[in-house]
Amino acid sequence: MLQVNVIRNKKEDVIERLALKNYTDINVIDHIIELDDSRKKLQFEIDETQSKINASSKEIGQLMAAGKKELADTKKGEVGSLKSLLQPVNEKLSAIENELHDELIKLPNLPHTSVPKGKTPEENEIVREGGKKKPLQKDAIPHWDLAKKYDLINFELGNKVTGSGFPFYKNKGAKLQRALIQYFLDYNTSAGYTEYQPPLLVNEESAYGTGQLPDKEGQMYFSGADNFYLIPTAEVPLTNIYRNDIIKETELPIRLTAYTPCFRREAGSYGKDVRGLNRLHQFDKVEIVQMVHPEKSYGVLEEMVIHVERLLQSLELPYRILRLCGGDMSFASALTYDFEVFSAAQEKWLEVSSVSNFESFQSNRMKIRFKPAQAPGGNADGKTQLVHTLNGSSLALPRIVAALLENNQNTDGIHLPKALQSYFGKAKIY
RNA sequence: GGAGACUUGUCCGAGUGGUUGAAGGAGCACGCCUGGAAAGUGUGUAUACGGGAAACUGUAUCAAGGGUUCGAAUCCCUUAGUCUCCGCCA
Repeated sequence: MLQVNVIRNKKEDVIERLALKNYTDINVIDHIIELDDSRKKLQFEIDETQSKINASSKEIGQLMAAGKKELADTKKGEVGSLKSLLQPVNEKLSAIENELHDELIKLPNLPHTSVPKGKTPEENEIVREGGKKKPLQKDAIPHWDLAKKYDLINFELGNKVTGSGFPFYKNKGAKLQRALIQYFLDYNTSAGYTEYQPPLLVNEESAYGTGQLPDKEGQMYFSGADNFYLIPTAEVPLTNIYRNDIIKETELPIRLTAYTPCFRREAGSYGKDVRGLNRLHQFDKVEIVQMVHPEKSYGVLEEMVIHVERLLQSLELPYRILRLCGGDMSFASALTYDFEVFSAAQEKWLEVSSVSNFESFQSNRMKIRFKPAQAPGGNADGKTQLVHTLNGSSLALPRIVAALLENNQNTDGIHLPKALQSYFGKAKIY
């Protein structure tokens, strides 16, 4: 959620940048400012009246103590009429506050100045590519066939027990999952991220905090008896840890990591894109989240990109990094880098990570703030301000598995990258 | 799941209708003291939204929401959470 003051003070800039995200409803901007104006006016009016009421109430107390009951009763009458005056103004104020909030929540985050123009994924900017595409054997097969050949994943069983998009991993397939999770978490914690194991169901407030609600409830599984949502990503519980908190500046940056299954309804996707592991309703992911000082967030974003890039390099997979164009970015993001790996048998690039800086868009919703450290030799100077939040996947498992299987297939089995061998316990799957 | 007790500031803790944003203590920050430190001592130490050039100032907030009252941290209702006992259970 954007801050009203930003909209007020940099109106032209805001309009220009919203256009990059294909948001062109300028009237909303003006409407927001108008609403904020009347909000202030009404607030002032109410404060004034309330102040009078409070003063009179004190007087009444003193009059009663002095035994001047008649005077007190007169005062009571005065206060009563002030109060009846106040009531409709109060109602008006809360109506306006609600409307203001509803308008603000519709605005997407402002894209960073480095975000390329564009509307479709084709207009994303390729930042760099890495890793080597190795030539495959002649009879190379896609991962869903490899999964069957080596008895790693059973998709049909998932259909039977739950539905499509809920596979069973089995034997070495299950172990590979476990190895990847363990490896990713170790990699993150040794880089200074604190490991969590969060709840997989969250309440409404949390889903709202990270921006899944109010718009995207259709994408989440919902447990109606308790009003809980199954998390679509660990970002939701992790970021919400600090909802409504004021953090000491000395505690920043806060770095969190967690492995969780992720649940996505993904209504409306079909065809060959969803074949095998390409798109699932339940999948495993290791996530990283940071909360940082606003001035440092873009430096941290680059660090996170390098962090994920090195992880991909250690898996010896061909990858590329994209800077998303305005039209392809998520609602809440100010700058996003996507990571894709090349899955050789499908000859497709698959997204395996998305690293974003949300600036204060989420923290404003969630009221995650920090208190500046006291300046030496003086009192606290700076005001409490919003932190910047960032997150990224490191990494989403299914497509990594797809690429590992396809790219590393050989006549004698699937060769695993060195980094993974000690976790998996063997050098190959056969 | 049943019964009861409880929920106050960074923490501990007082407060059961009238200058209580909230005693007291601890912590923390800054200063004094000291050769330096400890001890001692002084001052300061919540958040949000307003007004004001500023100094400063208004309003709201004692789990959350609502109600009673001229006035609520204090009384009532609802919800959430914590603890104790019982039941159940991986």
